Amino acid sequence: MLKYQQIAAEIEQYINQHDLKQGDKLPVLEQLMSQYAVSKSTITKALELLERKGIIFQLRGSGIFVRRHNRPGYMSLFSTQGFKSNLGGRILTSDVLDVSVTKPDETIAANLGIDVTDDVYRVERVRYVDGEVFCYEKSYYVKAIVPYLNREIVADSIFDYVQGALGVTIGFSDMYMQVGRLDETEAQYLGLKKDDPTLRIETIFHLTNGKPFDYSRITYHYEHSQFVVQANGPYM
Amino acid sequence: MLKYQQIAAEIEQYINQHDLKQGDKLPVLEQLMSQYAVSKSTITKALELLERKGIIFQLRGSGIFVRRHNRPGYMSLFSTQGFKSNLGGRILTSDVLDVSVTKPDETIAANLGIDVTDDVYRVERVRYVDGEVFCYEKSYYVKAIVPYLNREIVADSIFDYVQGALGVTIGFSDMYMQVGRLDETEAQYLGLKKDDPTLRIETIFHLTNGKPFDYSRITYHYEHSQFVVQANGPYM
DNA sequence: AAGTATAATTGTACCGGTACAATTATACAA
DNA sequence: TTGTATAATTGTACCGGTACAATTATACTT
Repeated sequence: MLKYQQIAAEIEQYINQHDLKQGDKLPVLEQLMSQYAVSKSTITKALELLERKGIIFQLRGSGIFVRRHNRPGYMSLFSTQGFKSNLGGRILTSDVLDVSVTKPDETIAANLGIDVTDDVYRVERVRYVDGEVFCYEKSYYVKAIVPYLNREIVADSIFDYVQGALGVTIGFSDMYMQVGRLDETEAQYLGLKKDDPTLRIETIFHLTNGKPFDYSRITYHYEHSQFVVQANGPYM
Repeated sequence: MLKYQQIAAEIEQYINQHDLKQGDKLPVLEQLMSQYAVSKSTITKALELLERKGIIFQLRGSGIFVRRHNRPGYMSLFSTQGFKSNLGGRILTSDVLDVSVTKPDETIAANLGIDVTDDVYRVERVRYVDGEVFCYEKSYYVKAIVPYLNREIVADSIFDYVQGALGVTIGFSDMYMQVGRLDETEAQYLGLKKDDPTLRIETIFHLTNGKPFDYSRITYHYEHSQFVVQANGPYM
């Protein structure tokens, strides 16, 4: 692990352990420098990371302060990691409906930047948070990148597996969101009624080299899902 | 304007003018350095900014590449700026329903970190994109920070005014999203029916010093609004 | 008390450098 | 052709430094 990531993780941990609140002041840059025995630029990078994660904000001439939103139960939309990392203590489980190798239709192929003759893994799941239906998901993985999946892997975290066992690293993702009404199938899986409201999110996950490897469509249970986005900026 | 912001803006402009596509390669770091006659770290900062904005991605050993999502009509959720900056060519208009000074209720006061006896500006609008109803908005501004508003300002961009005339700079924002059903009032303003689906977003905008100055509740027309979020990471 | 100039504090912009890891290109062998 | 070692390319981590702008504290006035 890189120095600046390590330091960021430690500072984050410090904030959590001491239960610091919005506005609480952290040690000044110079102290952090000597405390972690690294140069200014390394500390700066660590802090910048925390700033992007919405954990601190910095004010020149004044100091480094804790930033914290105060609504538990809201899930962060930035978990490129999937949800697992994202729910403090709550338990995530899955019903695996399907894991199979197929050919993508044109839309899926286009989103994954592959050909309709290429193989993809199709994964279908219903996911639960603390036993409550959370979402219904259909995902497609490029088989050339993710050569093997099974029900055990899929029941747990696919992302952990992909990054761990396969040594593949996720780079960035594009998420497209819109609100609509449930169809029959979705309603059934979510335990709701047809035409009930829902949030649909399509996400294309890319590797660090820019190649898409996962296209997923998630339909959320509107009563059991709420999200938080902590934005910085204006950037310029 | 800072050097690295200026350079980032120019590179972004270059990408747009030459209509570069996903995966197109930009000049290498060293060339950018000499091209803009700045040090490596300045270019790096500019590129990092563009990376966060989802405009490029960098691959070590390989180069700097254009990143582009290919769905026009999706609005980015990161416009801390408000929407204005965010719609390429489309026209944003507003019906101003109310601009007045009042006292906040407890929820609003809590979200703004003020007392219920403090004054706030209350702004109520229906907003249109290219003539189509887009959202219904109720916003509350801390009067101590935004001492004056009128219908003209509110009909245009409040954020432009606040940052321009008032010289106040926006630091960061927390957005809370959830899906639900429209009530009578909302339905009327949006030209929909009661109980139709909707996305509701509450946002708390903070100044750079961490003080909240705007709390807004926006109810979106589910057929006329769709959003894109371009995420980077995993950060660590 | 209340304002006002002055100084100390503190993060940010920017420079220039070394070392290195990941990628890609090249040369060579099987 | 196909694979494999080797070299060149290229971005990232990290160091250490100077200058400066925004904030906050201090001392001084009125």
